[in-house]
Amino acid sequence: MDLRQLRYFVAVAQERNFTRAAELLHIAQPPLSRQIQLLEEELGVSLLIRKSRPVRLTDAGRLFYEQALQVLGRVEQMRDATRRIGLNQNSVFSIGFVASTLYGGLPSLVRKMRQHAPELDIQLLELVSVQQIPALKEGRIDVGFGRLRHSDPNVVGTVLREERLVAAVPMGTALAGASTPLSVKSLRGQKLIVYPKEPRPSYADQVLGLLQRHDVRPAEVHEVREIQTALGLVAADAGVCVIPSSARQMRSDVHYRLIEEEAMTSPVILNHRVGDNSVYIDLIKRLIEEMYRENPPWLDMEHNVLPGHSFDS
Amino acid sequence: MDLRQLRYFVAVAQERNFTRAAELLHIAQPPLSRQIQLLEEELGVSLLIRKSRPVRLTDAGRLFYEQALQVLGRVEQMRDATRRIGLNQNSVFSIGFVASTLYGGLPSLVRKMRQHAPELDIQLLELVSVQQIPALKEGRIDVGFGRLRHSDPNVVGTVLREERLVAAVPMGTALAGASTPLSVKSLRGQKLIVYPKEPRPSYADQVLGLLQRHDVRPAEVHEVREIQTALGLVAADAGVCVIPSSARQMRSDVHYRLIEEEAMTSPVILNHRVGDNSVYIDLIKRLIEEMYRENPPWLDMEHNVLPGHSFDS
DNA sequence: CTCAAACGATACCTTTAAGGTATGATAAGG
DNA sequence: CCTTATCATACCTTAAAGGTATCGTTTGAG
Repeated sequence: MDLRQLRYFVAVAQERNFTRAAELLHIAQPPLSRQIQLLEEELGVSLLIRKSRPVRLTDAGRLFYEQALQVLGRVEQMRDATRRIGLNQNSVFSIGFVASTLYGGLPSLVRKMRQHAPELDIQLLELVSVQQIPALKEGRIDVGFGRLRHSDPNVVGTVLREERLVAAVPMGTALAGASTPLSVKSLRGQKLIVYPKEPRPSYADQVLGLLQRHDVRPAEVHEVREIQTALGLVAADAGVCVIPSSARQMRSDVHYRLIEEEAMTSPVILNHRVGDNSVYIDLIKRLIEEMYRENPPWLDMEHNVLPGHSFDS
Repeated sequence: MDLRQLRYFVAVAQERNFTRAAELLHIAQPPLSRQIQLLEEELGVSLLIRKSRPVRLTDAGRLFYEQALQVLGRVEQMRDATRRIGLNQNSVFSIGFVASTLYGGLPSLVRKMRQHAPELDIQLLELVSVQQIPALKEGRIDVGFGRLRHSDPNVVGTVLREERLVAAVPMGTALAGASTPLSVKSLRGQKLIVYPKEPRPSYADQVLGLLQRHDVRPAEVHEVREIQTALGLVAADAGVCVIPSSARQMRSDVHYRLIEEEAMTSPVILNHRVGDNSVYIDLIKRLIEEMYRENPPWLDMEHNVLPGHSFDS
C-alpha cells in the first residue's frame, strides 16, 4: 500500500469512473486499473463493484475511502507542519507525560512555559513512564513527567511529590458505607479494575506491585484502557480500583476512600537527560519550584508528601 | 513523500544510525541515505543532524518523526479495519461499549440489569464502535453501545439519542471569550486534538469526518489516547477538541462552547444481532425505555435530541 | 597526536516497478 | 441487436529504487 495508490483510489471513488479518474490523475486508464487491483490484492478484499456502471464502492471500499481521505489529509498536514518548523527556525521543546499528571500541575506549568518562552513550540506527548526513558535518550522528548522510578544512569529522575492513593468503590456496597481511610487489606477478595492496559509496564503494574507487597490478592483483575473506563465500571458495580487522589474529581457517582498505608503512594517524577544544560530545563525547574511554593489547590497537601528535594545536584 | 520514505525515516530516527537502520530495513545503506535526502529535498528542510554520532534529529525531524509514526499507525489500522469489514452463554451476557457511554446511562442500565436478571454474568467490554459489529456477529458480545452508524444488514442499530457536540477550548483564548454557541467553522485554522488514537476508526474519525463535511480544515491534528488526555492538553493550551456534551464534567479548567450546527451531533446507538430473540435483549430495551421516561439528569434534554424511535420493528 | 574503524555521501550500474499503447471483454443505452 | 463507453489484459518503454565500489569525515583508542 502506498500514498500514490490511496490517491488513485480516492480519485476513482470520487469519479466512480476509471477513465475520468485517470484523466484527472494525468495517467493512462490501464495503469490506474492495475494499481487499484494491486491494492485490492494486498488488502485481500474487494473495494469496488465494477460490474455496475458507474462503479460502486463495497462496504470495505467505503470505509477505505473515508480512511484514505484522512490519511492523505494527515500527510498534507505533517508536510506543512514540518516545513513550518524547519523553515521558521522555531525551537521545539517536547514534554512527555503520563495522563494522570494532567490533573496535577502540568497544564499550569505548560501555560507558564508559554508565557516565559513564547518563542518555543511546545510539543506534548503522552508516554507511559517506561517509554519516557528511551524517548529522552533518543532526543524525542526533552523532559518527561512520569510515575515510575527508573535506574538509568543517563537520565536524572527527581521525585516532585508522592501522591496518596485512594480506592474507588461502588455506591451501595459495604466498603462505601464509611468515609474513613481504609486498609489496603480490605481489597482482598474484591474484583480489581486496573488501567492503563497497554503499553506496559504502567501505572497498572505499579498498583499490582503495591498490592502484592501488602500481601493483598484480589479475586479478579480486569484490565481496561484508561481511568475513565475504570471509574465507569466502578459506577456500574463491576469492581473497585485504586487511583491517585487527584483523580477523584472525575466522577461523583462512585465512593472514594483514602488508603491508609503510608507506602500506598504514587510518585510524580521529573526526568531529563544527564548533562542537559538547556536554559529551558532550568526554566522548568524554576517554574516548578515557584508553583510548589504557591501551594496551589491541585497540590492538595493532605494527599501529597513532598520529599526534601531541590534541583541542586 | 511516500510511506516507504516515512518507514525509512522512522527506522533511522529510532536507530540513530543509517547503517543499522538499513540492515533492519533489508536494504543497503546508500539507497537509504539517498531516500532520506530526497525526502528532505521535497520538504525543503533538514530532518537529521549527521555531523554528530550518533545522528540526531533536528526540531523539524522530531516533529516529522512523531507525525510519521501516527500516519504509519493509521495506515496499519485502516488496513486492518478494511480487511475486517471485507472479510462475527450461566449465561454470560456481554456488553460492548465505547467509553463515552459510561457518562450516560450505561452504569445505571447495568445496575438495573443486575437487579432484574441476577442470574446473568454481565461482562463489560470496551470496544470502539467499529469493533462492535464483528464482535456481535462473532458472538463475542451480545449488545453494543456505539457512536458510529453502520450499514451491516445483520446488525440492528437503534439510535437512542443524538448528543450535541461541544468544543473544548483553552481558557484565555479568543474562542473562550464568549459562551454562546459557536459555528464549527470557527475551528478552521485551530490545532485540533482528537481521540481515541486507536483502534480505528473511532470517535476521532467521526469528528474528523464531520469537520471535513463542513469544509473545516484544522491547522494541525494531534491524536491522543483518550478524552482525559485531550482535555488536559486543551487545559495546557495545546489546541481545541470536540467532545460530546456529557463529557463537560470532566474538567472545569477548560471552556466549553456548544457547536451550533444541527448536524454536529454524535449518536448513541444500541446494536444487536438481527433475529436475536433473547429475553435479555427485550429486557434491555424495556429498561432503556423506562430510563428515558424518567428523564434522568444524564439525558440532558438540552443537549440531546431523541429520534422518534421505538423498539418495535 | 595519530591511526584505524565506523559511518554517511557520491558515482555508477542493475533490477524492478510504474506507466504507455494496443487491444479484448463486458455493460448499458438507444 | 448494435454501438459506445468502460474496465481488464498483454506487452513494451521509461523512470526510479536498490546494489556495489569507493571517497570523505567523525570518533575513540592507543
